[in-house]
Amino acid sequence: MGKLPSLKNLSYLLALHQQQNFNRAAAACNVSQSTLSSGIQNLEEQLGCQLIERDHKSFLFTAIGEEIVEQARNIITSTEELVHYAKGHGNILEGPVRLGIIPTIAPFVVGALSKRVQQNYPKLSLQLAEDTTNNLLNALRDGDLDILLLALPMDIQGNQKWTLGRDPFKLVAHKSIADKLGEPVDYDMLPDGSIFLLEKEHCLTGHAVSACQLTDTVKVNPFTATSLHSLVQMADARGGATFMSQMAIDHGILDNTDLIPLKPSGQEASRDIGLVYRATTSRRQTFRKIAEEIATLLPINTLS
Amino acid sequence: MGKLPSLKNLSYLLALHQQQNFNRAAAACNVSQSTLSSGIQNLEEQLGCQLIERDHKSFLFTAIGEEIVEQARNIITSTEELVHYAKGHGNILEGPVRLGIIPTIAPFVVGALSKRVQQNYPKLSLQLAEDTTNNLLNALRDGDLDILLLALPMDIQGNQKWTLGRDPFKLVAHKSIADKLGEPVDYDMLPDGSIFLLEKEHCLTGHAVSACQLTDTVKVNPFTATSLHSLVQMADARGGATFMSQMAIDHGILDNTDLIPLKPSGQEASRDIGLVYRATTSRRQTFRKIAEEIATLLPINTLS
DNA sequence: AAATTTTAATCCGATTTACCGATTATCATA
DNA sequence: TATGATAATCGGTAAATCGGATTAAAATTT
Repeated sequence: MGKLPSLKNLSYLLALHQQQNFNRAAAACNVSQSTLSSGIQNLEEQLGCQLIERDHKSFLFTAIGEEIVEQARNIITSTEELVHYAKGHGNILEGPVRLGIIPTIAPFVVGALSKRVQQNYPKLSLQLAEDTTNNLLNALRDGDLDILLLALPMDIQGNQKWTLGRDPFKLVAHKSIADKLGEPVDYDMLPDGSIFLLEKEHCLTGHAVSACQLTDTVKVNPFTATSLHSLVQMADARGGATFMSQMAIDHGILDNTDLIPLKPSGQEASRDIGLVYRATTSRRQTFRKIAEEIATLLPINTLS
Repeated sequence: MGKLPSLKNLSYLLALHQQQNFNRAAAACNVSQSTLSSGIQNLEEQLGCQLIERDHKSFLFTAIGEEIVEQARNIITSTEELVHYAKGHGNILEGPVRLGIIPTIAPFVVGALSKRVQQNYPKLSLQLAEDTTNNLLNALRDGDLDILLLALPMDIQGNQKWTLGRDPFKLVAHKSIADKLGEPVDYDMLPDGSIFLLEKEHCLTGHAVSACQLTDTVKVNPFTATSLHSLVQMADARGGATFMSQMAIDHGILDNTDLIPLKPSGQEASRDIGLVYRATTSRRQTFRKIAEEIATLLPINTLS
């Protein structure tokens, strides 16, 4: 059995990969540049292969170097989890948990969730981050976040998930056109350009469109909103319609508007809400507890 | 972020857990006893918790100590895999792969499999071990084996699996009673005590009995065999019957006997064959290649 | 009961390693 | 040509790791 590389050197490699610069990486590790440099060389020697290509000024990670970084990340985060577990004396329900949530879910769960967690697991400190699905998945991979609350179906890469529940879609329409639409809604009765959607980055757009089998793109207004709240405002002001999640409606997003929720057509007009975590985590039990808390807050709880 | 424990100390802990003795553990690690002792103390200090209870002569792992061992094992094997990967310069199809197989599968695949692997991946060295499902799962957990070829369904604990294919069961009966049984076989026509089975430890027994919906235990002969080959010999000599996997029959296990394969009753008279691996492995791709090789050797290939 | 053996912890000196600061080499840019 | 940025190298120092000897406590043998 050959000697194993040190975790320290592996963490130097990770920092270097993140910073793409020896000085900044060294600073991030609180060591000198020379230490980090020789650490990397040391690593290459031990592993018997070149991790970075030096071209006398800058450098590039080799293909195998990238792969090694990936594996090293797992090792480091696993070890951090071990330390965290030990420091908490085996009490898995204490310490920080970093939860990322997409913007079309966050506003409707963070309040109640942090209250419940605070109450049921007072030693657990839930740290929240709001971002798009892609950014959240990157942060999960890098170990910057522990769990993600996402809308499914979604490519969650090498990660694992629990499906917590379902969030039905409603078509909400201005009262001036609502009574012509029927239930389930006949999209043909909508004026052209009367449907407002979120910008494409938000997966709710795609989920709603496919779940509700909306095919006639002429109905869609090209002006897109960046948040559910402004979406509602726009549909209300312009006398149009939009898709809205039940969760948002339950939280009063339609209050003080003239929008009316209607049953959309399409067989299963809803999105699944799932909690995603690294396959390699050792804190599955902790995250499961949080999953249970979140599930109770969803319109339809399907956590088994 | 607190300092991470060293891999060396973690490996000391693993050795101690395996050997349950400081001197032997130290020897296994090629260090002195004092080094290992202080390594463990060091670890306890860094982790801020007691890993072993000393009662002045011997010692015991604490509950949390056991948990830490579990996590440390993952970390160490992950790192070994990283080294292996690097040493092979990213060529995942070289180096040793340790495969465990249960006794009711092994004789019928090892020959062809090692030949195929030798031919298609000459740098891959396949090391085989034959044992019961439970022992194999323990060896997988301890990092002594990399992949297991098992019969499913089966509780594979925290591990992951691919289902490679299906192995149908036949009821094989002595020619003196075969023609009375019909096809699919009517178990009522079997004389009491004429069905021979493997001893309980072999999961084929349970799988066959449940798959073929054999409920009348009076038919079963209480004398049980320890291998498929002796099972066949017994059923042949005593003019009885037994369940036999298609794979075994294909490999001529009934040659030179008076046993005849018949279609058993029961809706899905077969067992699934699966390849099991640690969820935390980083050699999934390598194992997948081997999975594909094995699947081609099974009576029914269902690997997707 | 005494002596021996086994086991883990402790102490201490020697070696090795890790680290930093300073310097150098190389290239890009002003 | 001078300046700045970057990564590698070098040499000295501080820190850690390690092993042998010893100790302490208990089990085993005599």
